[in-house]
Formats: sequence, structure tokens, C-alpha cells
Amino acid sequence: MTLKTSTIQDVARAAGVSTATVSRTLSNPDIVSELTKFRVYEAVKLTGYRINRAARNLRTQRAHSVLVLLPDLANPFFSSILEGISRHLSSKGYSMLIASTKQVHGSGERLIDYLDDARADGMIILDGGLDADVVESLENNPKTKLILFACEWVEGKDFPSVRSENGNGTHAAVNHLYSLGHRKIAHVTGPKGNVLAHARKDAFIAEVGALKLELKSEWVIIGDFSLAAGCEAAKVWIALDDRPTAVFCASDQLALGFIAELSRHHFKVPYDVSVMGFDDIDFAEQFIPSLTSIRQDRLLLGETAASMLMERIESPDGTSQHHAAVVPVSLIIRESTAPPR
Amino acid sequence: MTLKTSTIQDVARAAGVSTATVSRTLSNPDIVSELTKFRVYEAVKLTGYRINRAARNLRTQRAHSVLVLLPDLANPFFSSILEGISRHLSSKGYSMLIASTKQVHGSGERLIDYLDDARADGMIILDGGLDADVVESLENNPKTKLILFACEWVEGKDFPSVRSENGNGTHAAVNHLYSLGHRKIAHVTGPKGNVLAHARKDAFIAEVGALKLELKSEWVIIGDFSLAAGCEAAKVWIALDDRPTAVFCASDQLALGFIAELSRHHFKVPYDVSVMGFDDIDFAEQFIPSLTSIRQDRLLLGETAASMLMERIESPDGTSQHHAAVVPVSLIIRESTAPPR
DNA sequence: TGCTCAAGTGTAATCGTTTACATAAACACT
DNA sequence: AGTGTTTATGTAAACGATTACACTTGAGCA
Repeated sequence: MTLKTSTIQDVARAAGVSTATVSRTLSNPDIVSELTKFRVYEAVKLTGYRINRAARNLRTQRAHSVLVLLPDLANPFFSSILEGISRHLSSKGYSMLIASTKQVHGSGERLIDYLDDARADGMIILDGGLDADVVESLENNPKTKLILFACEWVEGKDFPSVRSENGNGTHAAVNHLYSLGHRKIAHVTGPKGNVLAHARKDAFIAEVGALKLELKSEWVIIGDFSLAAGCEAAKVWIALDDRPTAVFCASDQLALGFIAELSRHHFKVPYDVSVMGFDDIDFAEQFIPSLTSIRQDRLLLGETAASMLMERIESPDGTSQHHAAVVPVSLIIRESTAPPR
Repeated sequence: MTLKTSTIQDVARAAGVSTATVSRTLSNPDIVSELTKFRVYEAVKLTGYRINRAARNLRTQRAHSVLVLLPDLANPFFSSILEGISRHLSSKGYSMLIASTKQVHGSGERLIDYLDDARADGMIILDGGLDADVVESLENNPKTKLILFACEWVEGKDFPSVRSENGNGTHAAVNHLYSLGHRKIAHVTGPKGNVLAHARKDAFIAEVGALKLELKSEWVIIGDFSLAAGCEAAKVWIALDDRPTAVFCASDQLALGFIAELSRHHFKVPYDVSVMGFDDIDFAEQFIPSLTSIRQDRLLLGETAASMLMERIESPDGTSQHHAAVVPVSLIIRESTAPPR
């Protein structure tokens, strides 16, 4: 075990060739003769050579890594997306850097620094709720082409993005409830200002309109995607004079909180009211009752995001690049929805 | 918006000083005169200079980043730990690289490469279930001092580590059930071969022995930390002739699956049986019934791990380093436990 | 005055790669 | 033989920072 790791010079010496040849053998073997290749490989084995990435990164002007930005690291919703991103990146020899927008902001760092200081070649942002000035700084940077939004996006801005079919999902949800016989359907929304919340709410209202269903304004309950907001929404529902027979929640967490709170007040799902969510998180299946939901393919979403970004990183002049991708969702029917009483 | 980012040379020129002075101003301002400092800062502003990390990393022989290895990226259990790690790292100007042991292994890469090729200065491993040959390669590397296990660890090996008080937690759990009046207590374990599962099981058996409680061998049910295993364990419990009145599960997911399955068979928790978990994940509070559990402070665990590792990275010769840390746990009493009928 | 010392700055080597350019050998063709 | 082309390799200049060392001042002091 040598303490000093060996360099390309050591390999060159051991193989009796120049460093250029070693480098070529390792990164572009086709242009090197068989005999030389053999010698170099042997020398690599002998010396235990590992390429020094810092040196390569400096010389190639590439960090060989991508930054993923989450609104909040502690939110389990993102873990599968990360898995998808990571899979694609590591298959291309790239590493995945992670940070939370909150934290970066709090520490006085600027997001764009990651690109400007050559720490990352591109970034995937999973947070549509960035401050306007931050978004502007991202837009005006020369490397703005290397920024991609996944899952969420920024309304009115033209960043490349990958998202789930929020409209189609909402369509499927409302129609599922409709076809069960529900005619009075409520909606619990995500947080005000969140693009997903708005997209789903708008789609909900459009869909209910298309089916010519009654929709009282108090049947659209403002929430924030969390369990706690689901509990609050349940209290609101309970207090209604004219209660909808079905509730479509903008997230599974909302739906689970909703059901939990109802249960504390001795309402039974789906007997007293049908409830469904959006996302199909792991717990949706195990909850009692198990939750009808719209499944987002978070793994695919992550993989798509990574592959779109890699395409941009590797094609220098942005020719024929995909600008937006939409990942399909599917309706998963479980126990929490049933025909109205 | 210049396309080419400016270098330290540009700043030096703009400030009318040498690159050495610019570098000193930025990294060691105390030794530079006030006037020069002012000039350099102005020049930095003027040029929009951002340090190039690749160049610095090469010159300083530091990656200024740490690798965190998870067994499985899609497991939400780890997200708070990551948050804790990330907080500490970014406060020190370090970045967080993430990979999953599965994936690294699958791609034919070796874990130790991250250290050997200067991609990371150290690593935090959250997976005690590495293959023996992988562990050996980590042990025999000259940089082995820069590897730290968090949460889980490898039995019989002497890597630095941070973990929760698994013994104390188990003690608190069993005594909570005992003090409610339970005398027949079952345990659903984590997966065979997992260090946490073993630690908790051993502590459970010891504790039950200390209280001189009866313990039939079929009251220790082998699980694997998952919701699904919890369901299976419930079926086993139902089939017992002599059913324990309380069940201590080695994870919250197990406990929730256990309760869900019982409910499908019309058993009521805590009326028919008390159930508790370990971890205190977010859902524990919202589940119906809400779950009594042992809370692990995952944020603190992450922060502690990061700070121990940073200490090792920054002290070159390993003087007076902490080798192991234990993070306290606490008993959170909720609805899923009650006196036996 | 002459000497020492400290403070502040500049010069240039260095980190370990990649790659443009030069060179040399081998081959094909007239 | 002379020429052009291809293939394989070497030489050396980058990439953009940090830092050991040398140098220039001016102050302090006998």
C-alpha cells in the first residue's frame, strides 16, 4: 500500500511509452496499437493507477458531475426521482451532487455558483418555488441552457423541463369518481403559489366543468401537500352543510391526513366519503383503507431529466434538443374510493 | 454576460497586482494590506470572478466534497440524515456527493475509487451490509481513515462510526410495555444479517430476560424492516396459540404493516394487542392509530457523522480523533400501546 | 549610519491530466 | 525512386489555481 497514488507519469514510465499514449489508451483505445495497449494495461495494473479526476476536470473543463437541487432534503417524495437521476448519471460516468435550495439560499451562496465555479456541469432543479431574483440570475447566466427543471417548473419561464401529466392525472381522477356515481366532488389543493397545485386545481375545475357538475367555491379547499393540511381540510369538510361525496386531494399526504382526521371523528372511508390522492407514494398501498391514487413514475421522471440534461451537456451547440418532456401517470384504484351511499 | 468566465489572472490584471496576491486576499485576507484588499475586492466585483474549483482541487489535492453511500436511494428513511450531513458539509464549504451501494456495485465501479481518484475527500456509509470483499478493500486502503459508518456499521470491524442508542431504545420500549402491564411480549426483527436488527433483537432478549418474562421462541418473528414483512408477521401472530399481548417491532414500517394486516383481520390496536415501532418516521404520528415508537434523531445523526468526518479530513495526522459516537433516542408514546385487556 | 526584522508583494514552479502539433515509420501507387 | 497517405507515437503547452521562495520597503534600534 503506497501512500502516494501513482500518476499517469508512473504508468508511462512502467510501460515505456509517453503520457500521451497512456492517456489515449485509457480514453480512446481505438487509435492505439494492440501491443502498446497491452503494455499500458499491464502498467496500469502494476502501478494501481487511478485517474485523478481533479486534473482531468481542470484540463477538460468539465466537472463530470451534476447538481440536483431539492426544496427540502428531508422530503421522501424525492427519493425515487434521485434514484432515477443517479442511475442515468452514473451510467455516463457522472457523479450526483445534492443540495437543498433552502440551505444554499440560507448560506448566502448563489445557486448559479455551482455552475460558475466548475463544480457541476449542469443542474436539475426540483423546486418551482425559487425567488424571482434567483430565477432571474439563472436566466441571465451564459450557462442557463444547462439548467433543467424536473417535476416542478417556473410559470412563465422557458427553462427546459420534465414533468408528470398533471392534467391527465386529474382528468383520470375526476372521471374515476364520476364513473363511480359521484356528482359532488371536492378538491384539496397544494400550497398557494405552487405550480403543481395550480396545474391540478385548474385541471380539476376544468374537468368538473366539462362534466357539468356542481362546484361550490367552498368545495375547493386550500391545503399544502402535507399530512397536517389534510387533517385541517377534513375539519373543513366535516363543517360543510352540503358535503361532497368524494374528495380529490392534490397529494397522497393530504389524502392520508384527511382520512386520518375523518377517522378520529368517526367517519368511514369510503363508506361516508370517497377520498383519493395524487403521487402513489409507498404508504398509499399500506394505509387503511388503501388509497386510490394517481401514480407518478418518479424513477422514469428522474431518468428522463438526467438524460435530457446530459444531452445538453454533451452537445456543445445545443442542436435539436428536447425542450420539454412529459411522463405518463396512471390511475391506481384501491379501497378508498367506492360508489356514494 | 461574457461567455468565458474570468480567471484569477484577469482579477490580478484589473487590480494591478499579482495572482499570488489575489489568491492570498481571497483565502487568507489577514496577511494582505488594506489598500490591496480593497483593490482586489473591487476587481473581483468588476470581473465577476468565481474561483475555479477544479483548479483549486488539483493544486490543493482536495476534492472539497464528501461521498455519502446509501443502500438504496429510494428509501425515505435516509432523507433526514442526508439533510443533517448536508448542513454540516455546506457550512464548511464542502459539497455532498450521493450514490447507492447497489448501483456502484452493479456498475462494476469500486467504492474506494471515489477516494482514490480524488472525487471525494472522505465517505460516509449508511449501509452495514456491504460484501466482505468490499469491506476488505476499504480496510486495506491507505485512506481507510476517511471512511465513516453512520446509522449502521460492520460487525467486527473497527471503522469510525456514529449510531443511535439501539440498546437504550430497546430497553425503553420493553419497559414501556412492561409498565403498562404486559408480560407476554413479542418482537418482530429486521432482516437477518443486518446489524441493527441484531442489536435490537439481542437487546430485546436481554431485556425480557432481565424482567424475568416468559419468551417463547415463536415470539421472535424474523422480518426485514419493510411494510410487507410487517403484514407477514401479523399473520404469524394471528396464527399463534398463545398470543403475546404486545409486539415490539424493529422498525416503524414493520409496525405499520403489522397493524394494517391485523386490521384486515378485524383485530384492533391497541385493544387486542399493543404494537410499537422504532425510528419515529413521519407517518408514525399520522397513522391510525398513531404509533408509539422510539425516536431516532436522524438530523443530529447526520450532522454528527459529517462533523466527525470533517475533523478527520482536516487534521492530517489523526490526532485525538473521536472514533465512535452514539446519538440518544427517546420514547414517544402514542395510541398504539395501552394496558392489556 | 548600518544592521536586523517584519510586512507586503511578486516570480515561477507545481498539481496531473489532455491534446494540438510534430515526427517517424510503413505502405501504396506511379 | 519519389511522392503522398495513413498509422502510431512523442513533445510540450495548456487548464487555473496555490505557495515556497525571493525580493523590496520601511521601521526600530544601537
